[in-house]
Amino acid sequence: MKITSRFTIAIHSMLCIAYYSEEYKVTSTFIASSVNVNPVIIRRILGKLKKANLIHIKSGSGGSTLAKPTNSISLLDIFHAVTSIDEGLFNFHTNPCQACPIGQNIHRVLDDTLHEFTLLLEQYLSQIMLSQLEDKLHQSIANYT
Amino acid sequence: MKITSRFTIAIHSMLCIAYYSEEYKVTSTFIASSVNVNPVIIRRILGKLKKANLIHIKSGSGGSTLAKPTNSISLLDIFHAVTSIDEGLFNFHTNPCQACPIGQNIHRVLDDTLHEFTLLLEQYLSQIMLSQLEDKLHQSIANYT
DNA sequence: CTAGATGTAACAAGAATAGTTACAACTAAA
DNA sequence: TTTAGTTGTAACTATTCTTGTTACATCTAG
Repeated sequence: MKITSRFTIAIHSMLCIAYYSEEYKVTSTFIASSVNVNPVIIRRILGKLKKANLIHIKSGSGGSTLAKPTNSISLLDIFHAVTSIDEGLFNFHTNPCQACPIGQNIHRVLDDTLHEFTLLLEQYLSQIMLSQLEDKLHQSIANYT
Repeated sequence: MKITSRFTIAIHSMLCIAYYSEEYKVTSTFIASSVNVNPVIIRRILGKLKKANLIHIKSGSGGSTLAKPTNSISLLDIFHAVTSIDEGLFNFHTNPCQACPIGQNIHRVLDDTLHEFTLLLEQYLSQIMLSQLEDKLHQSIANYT
């Protein structure tokens, strides 16, 4: 059980755009060299971020910009943009035996708890704004260079 | 990103053992028919639960029993028994570019937040005891049969 | 017109999950 | 002591997801 690196790459990409896009044209190749992966990986992720209305991409001439200020983009927005947990976070065994009292009731026993768990995780991510990471980035740059 | 069904199957299995093991011999085949999967799947999961000291298994003659009272077994215990998040919950892109201020600092920016996320997840699961699910199970059986 | 981008398709390799059959080893009971 | 029923595990398959690659049609600013 691993959360795809698309998530951290997406955050990295958003920070790149936030940091550079006023001065430079931030292309997929540019981000790719900062993240250090193939540009196509970045394009696929940027495509998802665009679909989620988090960034604008200039087609043809190239370059991405943020669609909103960083204090109104949460990690949950980014998470949802690049991962799909539509049908729930948990793989649940299908067809438990209905003749057994446990098989019959396992969903009633677990569904609430697992759903609450999912909500908690989403709530945490929704409270962290890109602007906070931006601040940390500026601090780190100031302290470690 | 899905959490393996081993987790819900493990919970189901633990509830089976809790519910039946005083009266009956709870074998992998028995649990398998309640969960409705191949007995080998169950044996593999029971093996992990045993390694985590959550159950005892009688080899040869067969049958499993809980190693502790249900109010001292948490969902986190079960979760850790059947999934491995040893090297972190997140796949992080390796080798970000050190020449770029963002690539250079991305770990300083993200590590704390992602670690806190993991802790939150573990904390939630650690607070839910098998006994609570047992209670829910008894309630469900009383109400829906 | 063209150089440099984007958006995608197509493909491949690798890992994890989920499932199966088969079988050696163990143990309780007939 | 044999035997029936279990456990533990190996070996294999299929499927899905992730990550990565090359290739190329399409777009656009200069």
